[in-house]
Amino acid sequence: MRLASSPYMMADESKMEKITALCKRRGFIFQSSEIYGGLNGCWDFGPLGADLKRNVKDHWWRTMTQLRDDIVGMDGSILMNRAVWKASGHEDTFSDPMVECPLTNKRMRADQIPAQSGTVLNFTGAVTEETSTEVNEPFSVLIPDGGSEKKARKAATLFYRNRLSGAASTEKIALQGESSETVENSTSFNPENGAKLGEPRAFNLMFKTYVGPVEDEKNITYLRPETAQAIFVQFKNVLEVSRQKLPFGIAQIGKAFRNEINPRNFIFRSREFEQMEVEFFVPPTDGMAWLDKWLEERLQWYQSIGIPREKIHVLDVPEADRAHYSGGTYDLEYEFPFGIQELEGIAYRTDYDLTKHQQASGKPLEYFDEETKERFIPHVVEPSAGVDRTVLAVICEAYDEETVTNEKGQEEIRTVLHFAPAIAPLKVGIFPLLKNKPELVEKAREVEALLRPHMTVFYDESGAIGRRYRRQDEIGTPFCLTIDFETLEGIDNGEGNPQGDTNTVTLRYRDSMEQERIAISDLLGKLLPELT
RNA sequence: GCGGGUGUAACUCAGUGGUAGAGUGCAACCUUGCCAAGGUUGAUGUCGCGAGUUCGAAUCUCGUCACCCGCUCCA
Repeated sequence: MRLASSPYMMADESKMEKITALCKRRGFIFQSSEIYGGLNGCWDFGPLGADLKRNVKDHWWRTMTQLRDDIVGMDGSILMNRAVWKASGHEDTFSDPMVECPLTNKRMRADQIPAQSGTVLNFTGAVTEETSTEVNEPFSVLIPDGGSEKKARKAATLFYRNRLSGAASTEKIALQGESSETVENSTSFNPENGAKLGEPRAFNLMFKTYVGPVEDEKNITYLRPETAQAIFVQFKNVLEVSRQKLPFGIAQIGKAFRNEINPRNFIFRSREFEQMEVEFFVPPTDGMAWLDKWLEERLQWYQSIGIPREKIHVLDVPEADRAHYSGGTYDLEYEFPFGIQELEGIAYRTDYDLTKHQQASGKPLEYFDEETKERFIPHVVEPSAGVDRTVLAVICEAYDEETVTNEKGQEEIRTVLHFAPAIAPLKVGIFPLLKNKPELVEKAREVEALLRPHMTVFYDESGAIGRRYRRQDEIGTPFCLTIDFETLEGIDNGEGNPQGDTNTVTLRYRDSMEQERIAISDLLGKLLPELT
């Protein structure tokens, strides 16, 4: 996987800071429980953020379910029978004993350390030669059979040097309290540098909870770490009632929870997050073909919410990096300011999940093909997107600082969010040119009442008109309407004799800042098509 | 989790032991005939939180929480 530190994609920290500040200032995203100091890895969506997120989800849902006849929706519960997580493998793979290397601080799965044999050098501490600064901490390092003793001593020296500060850290170091022993087939040593690893500690990535008020071992279950399993365990029910035939899919949007070791990058990696997933069931031989079809489908969808295809990096995940059950995986990655990071994984999960649940539950999860008279467990292609990540990508992509020249000829910065109209939280700002003219205010309220049932609108009469435009720019409202004297009187011919049509307003475009006259009666016909 | 950094108004930040500040924003009023205009007035602070040192702590010490960066992991 490509990382944020890739040389061709340096992180733009200041841009991310500006976006984070704007999100808070304008009410898109707040820290969870902020007045109590927050909660690591949890975020709240404010008024505009909630609408933006809802629009993203609605757009996905409409694309997946309404606009095609081969996908049906469902909405599974967050809590499920613990047996689901045993069968899916999550209870095993999401709660690994991990060990840490004292030399590199790297953490690795305890069960994946290869067994090694050789001679172990134990030290009790070290002392610097000039200032006699002491470090008293045991450290052990393995010299594997056929390995280099010099390398092992170097590792020990490095270990102690890391624990010195100031002038002492540059001095020569003498290792102390040396003893040695031989070990066979030990998994306690880092295969890379021989350092003796720390004690294994349980890292449970699933949130454990108790169903019912009694905290009894047999009542344990977990907040779901992914939404997909709800679909797999309901596969048979949904197939039955929807009267679908293969290939067909089940779509779901919902929360999932992972006790991430280290939440990072604003809402990108959080402990509570939302997924939008389709499990698309296909005949066994069609899996790889559908994987490619879904890649194309999903790229088009991102395009439709304003994330251009060229900003999405498609990573064909090499076999070594894929989940063990995966027959192929594409990662869709976006160029976030903090690096190229995954938005969505499209995985060919083969028949792994349904097979596992069939075995564990003892209930048949097969599909009978009436045409070929074959009975088999369907294979699955899963486009699985992170809602919060998509929202963040949409914000990052939309964020722009333009240099514009004001009426005094000075350059200034215009901050704009270029949201696609379909997902913009507010669609139209409606302003009377002046608020101290009751007839303008009244007319503006009429226009507001006309549009409000059809779209999200925002009425604003405070401050100068330019300020109101800029306020809407900053929250990504694609259109503004201004009710002025021409609306009431028609066009002024310059001699105090207005003529021409009344009941027209100024329609101002966010991206170009251009304006045009439009009849109030034409507004709905003009705006509504722009919003889908 | 480890290492480094940061935490003062809604935002950006100043304030090195002695009465909490600025700019922006926000609200009200006036002004204003289309791109962050001007004027007047006003509101908003657990100085992240908790201990400690001190006559006195935003400031010093310790702990803790959160955020940012690196390692690591994933949707």
